[in-house]
Amino acid sequence: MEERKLAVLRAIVDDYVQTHEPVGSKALVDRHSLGVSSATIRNDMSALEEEGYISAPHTSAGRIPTDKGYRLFVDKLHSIKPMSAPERKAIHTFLDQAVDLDDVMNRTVRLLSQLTKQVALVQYPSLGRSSVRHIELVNSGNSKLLLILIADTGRIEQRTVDLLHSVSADFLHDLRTRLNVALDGQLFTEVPERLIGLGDNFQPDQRPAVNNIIATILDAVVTHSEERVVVGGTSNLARVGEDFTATVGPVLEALEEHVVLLRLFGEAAAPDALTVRIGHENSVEELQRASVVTVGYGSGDQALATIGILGPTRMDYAGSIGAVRAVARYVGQILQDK
Amino acid sequence: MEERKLAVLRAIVDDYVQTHEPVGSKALVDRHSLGVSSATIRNDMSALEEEGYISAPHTSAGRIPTDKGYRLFVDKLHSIKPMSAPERKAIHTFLDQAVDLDDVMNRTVRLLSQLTKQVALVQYPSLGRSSVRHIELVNSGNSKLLLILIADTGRIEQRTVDLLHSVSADFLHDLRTRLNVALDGQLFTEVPERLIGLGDNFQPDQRPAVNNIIATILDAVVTHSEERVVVGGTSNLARVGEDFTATVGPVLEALEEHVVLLRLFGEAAAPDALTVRIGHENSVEELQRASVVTVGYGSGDQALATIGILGPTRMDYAGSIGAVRAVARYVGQILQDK
DNA sequence: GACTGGCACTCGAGCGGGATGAGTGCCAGA
DNA sequence: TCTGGCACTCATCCCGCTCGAGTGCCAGTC
Repeated sequence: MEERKLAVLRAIVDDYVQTHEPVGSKALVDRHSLGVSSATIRNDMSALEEEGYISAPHTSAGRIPTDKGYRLFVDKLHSIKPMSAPERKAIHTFLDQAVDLDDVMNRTVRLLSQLTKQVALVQYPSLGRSSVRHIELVNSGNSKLLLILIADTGRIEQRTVDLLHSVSADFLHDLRTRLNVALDGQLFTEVPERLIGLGDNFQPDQRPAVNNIIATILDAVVTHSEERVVVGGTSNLARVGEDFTATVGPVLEALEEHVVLLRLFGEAAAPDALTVRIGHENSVEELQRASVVTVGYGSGDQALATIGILGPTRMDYAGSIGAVRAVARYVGQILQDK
Repeated sequence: MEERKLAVLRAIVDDYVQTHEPVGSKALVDRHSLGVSSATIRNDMSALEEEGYISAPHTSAGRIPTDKGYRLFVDKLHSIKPMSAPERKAIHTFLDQAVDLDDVMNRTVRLLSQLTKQVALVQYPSLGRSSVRHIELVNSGNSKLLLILIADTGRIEQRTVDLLHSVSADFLHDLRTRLNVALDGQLFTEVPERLIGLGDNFQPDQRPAVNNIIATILDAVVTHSEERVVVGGTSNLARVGEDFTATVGPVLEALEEHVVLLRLFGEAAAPDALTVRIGHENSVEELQRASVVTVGYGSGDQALATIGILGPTRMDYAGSIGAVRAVARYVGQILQDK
């Protein structure tokens, strides 16, 4: 495609993101140094409309980018806005004050939403990609047991196990030791395998209790609450105004369905690469007027989970991408230190 | 105040809550069996307006209740809508499926928002009113320690302690035992007292590590994240429409400031009694067009924390109060079982 | 062939005015 | 004390109008 047509598209996106109003040929030549007259721009715009990159809401209005237009813009035309040094420092300082994993996640979501002025989405480190740091059994009276699984990311899963009859402290101690020997440092995905045959070390009358506990561990590791998401900055949705306002209800609903969000994260193709999904590219129906920017974060080379932001398709992609990238990098670092 | 005037106010509130439109004298006599003509009602309405219980948005419109009107309605005129037996069963079943405290809180917030169609607010059991069930120290390598505090409500606090140099397993075992002997079963408020002099049992070269750990415990118990709140059902805010829509942004912002919410909860006078704050009765400026219904929940006789809902002043108070009460009771029960 | 200035055309936004009707306040009478 | 009747107010709706931003096209120029 010709150079100038691309420049025109870029200018349209820039202006529209800033003003939130359809942009006409005259305004374009006024605000940008395109070196040609508005009539020429009109021809280019006509062509761009023909090809589906922009569209006119009605005859006598300017043009706005289509999802396809934004896509081209994101792929080819924008330059990522890097964070300034003071900004980076502020991010790091703020996150570094967190006292535990919950705090890190909460601070991250606040940070992201404030930096981008969009809704922020933060996924807890995936158990599936973490290792077991420790497993603890606490007797909580009346034959109940509290089972606590600690991951190397600081994530904690807890379950109550009802053993039906009380057990001795020695037995608990023995079981705790064996469990930790078998599991410490292992990936969570390996846990089921490592637990095979563990019951054989115990007396037959202790087997039911052991099996009950193992079943609960497996349940915690495999079945339930494998993933967890925090959402923040929803008040930014109210700011968008106009047409988007009508859709803010459904969007809020979608955001409350964490299953939906996890699907959103799951769709991000490469685990580590930054992904931008624009409008209808989101399979979630309620979010087809929104764009989502996600990126994996992790300590070291592997992605532990995903964070991202969600906003109207007319968002500041350059700034958002920069912010999401930067925050992801620091979150990864912080988690490594904990 | 005369019987009939009260009946008129009640009818106005009922109608307005249902239709969301100013209600006129004619509509009132049509929809309610008041036994008198519209002209008589008009006189009563005029008097009610004089006294500040209702007001007219403009000359040729009907009347809407003022905050003062709602207050009178809530205090004197409504009858609490009790949950039906199947509803109660459903609540119990749903909450009973929760696997841990986080799950209980998340389910509660979902339940409350769905039952009331309002924003739901759920506070985690207050550490200040819980006891220590167990305290655990886990060595996490490179001289760092993971400190885990478990409350009898299932609430878990974790902290990382950097000991600067590594410590022996024996020392850890010893310290863990002493900590649990000193703290198990104690109220969190008593923890600082119980830790006094604990360091004296250790060798001088171990004292810095012990003091470091004790300081972290105190920090966790006293200073930080004493309280925690979950918010859900914000999509219900989008449903209210009209004037409230303009204020949904500020409300969402207020909801994200958990400090604000805790203040809201704190204002509820009696810890166990149900409290309704209507419109300007909320000290939080952004919420002066909203009403908040809160009630304490707890296992047994003492309130552990507060749950509640938030919605427009024109909410279904009878239904909301019933739902909040019922859910609070079941949450208390569930927590007792865990 | 590419670009430009000019011009006719379209159509949404904004404005003013009249009709409509819900709702009120007041008053005389039962 | 209540009621029916009546004049009055005022927001809402609808209509037609103007205005102007923006377009598409065309003939002319470099």
